[in-house]
Amino acid sequence: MVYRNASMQDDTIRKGPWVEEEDERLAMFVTIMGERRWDSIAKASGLKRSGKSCRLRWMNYLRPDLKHGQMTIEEEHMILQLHERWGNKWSRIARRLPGRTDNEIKNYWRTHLRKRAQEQEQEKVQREIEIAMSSKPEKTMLRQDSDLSSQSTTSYESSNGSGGDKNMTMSEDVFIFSDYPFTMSPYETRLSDWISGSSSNNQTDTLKDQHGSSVEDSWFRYPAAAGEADGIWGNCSATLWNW
DNA sequence: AATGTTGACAACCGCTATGTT
DNA sequence: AAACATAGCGGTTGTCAACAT
Repeated sequence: MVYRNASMQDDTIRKGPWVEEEDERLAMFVTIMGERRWDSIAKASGLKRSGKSCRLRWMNYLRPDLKHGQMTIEEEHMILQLHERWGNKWSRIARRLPGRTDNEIKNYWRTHLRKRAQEQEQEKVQREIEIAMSSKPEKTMLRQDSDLSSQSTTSYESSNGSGGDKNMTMSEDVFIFSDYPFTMSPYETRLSDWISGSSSNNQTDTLKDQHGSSVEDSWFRYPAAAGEADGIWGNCSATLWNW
């Protein structure tokens, strides 16, 4: 990518880092025109930026309700937990962390937490292997029955880049997912998407997007952030198989 | 001191979903 | 219903500074 020099004076759309003057100008016009019609804001302000770029700058940096400091331990913990559940659903995670943006969380995850998560996962796998080696082989199978077979037998490509397939084992009539904290989430994501798609009442999704976590919670209730233990699968075992 | 590597962050891109005309 | 505009999302890349060799 070739960033144009910030001081360049021409009529082409500028890219690259914003300068203070641009920020002030953008903030002023957003105050006047509101947080919408970004193309109009870009034009009206005279900034040689795309509407998209203006929106991003405002959302990720200029919004007055943003926190700019370091992540706290609590926030870090929250990100780990939510990523464990939802995978790379950064905007969804960001909604639970007031003042933080999806971009910020995404970057923070990649630079601070991903490595740690991978190490934890590796340790866990190692432990499970050791346990498996020292005990009798467990009855392990994938659910193949009727309407769920296509989902349950579908391996997925990890969206968080870890590339691993979810290991699923089933005991009696309930799935037990190996508790790999950081490869679980993409499957959760797809499964919840699939469930949403299967729902005869698609309004649920619409409402979820428009109103944030409240409706989402009523549909796919997760326990409160701290100390939750069973999460999604507790509900799944109770409700999904009675679909 | 020069060069290479890594981490952190900002910004861009492509794509999809949603809203409007 | 279709076309277009706008907003939003997630992945990727560029820049810069700090650190290592």
